[in-house]
Amino acid sequence: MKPEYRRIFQAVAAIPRGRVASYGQIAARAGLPGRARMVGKVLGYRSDGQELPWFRVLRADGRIAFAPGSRGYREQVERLRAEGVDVRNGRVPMQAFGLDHDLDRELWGMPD
DNA sequence: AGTATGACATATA
DNA sequence: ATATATGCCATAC
Repeated sequence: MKPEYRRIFQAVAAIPRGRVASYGQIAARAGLPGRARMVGKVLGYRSDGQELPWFRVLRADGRIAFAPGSRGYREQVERLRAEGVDVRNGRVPMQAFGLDHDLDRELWGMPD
């Protein structure tokens, strides 16, 4: 297993429950700036056994990366909604569920 | 070795 | 909102 892949898995696993991140953010966090595509690749390599919150990874604009109606798409929507993430028309408001917002919330000390 | 294809991103138009 | 244009790079042919 390549070390980059491990870091990617680690970065994905670090996404808190009920929140989401973009492929680019994960890549950057894994020390691979500009290599967002690789993140998608690696997520595809995941073996079904391991527990990985792959569904918390979206495109930069908040849209689900899978084709609408596809199996992966439906599962992702389902799983996200199951933990309180608002998914409308295949899209999630990153402004509300993204990672940077957490820091803001910490600093401003205000609830959702 | 060369081309094509992605669970992508950013910049323009 | 749609549409190109680049950059990116692991895999598959």
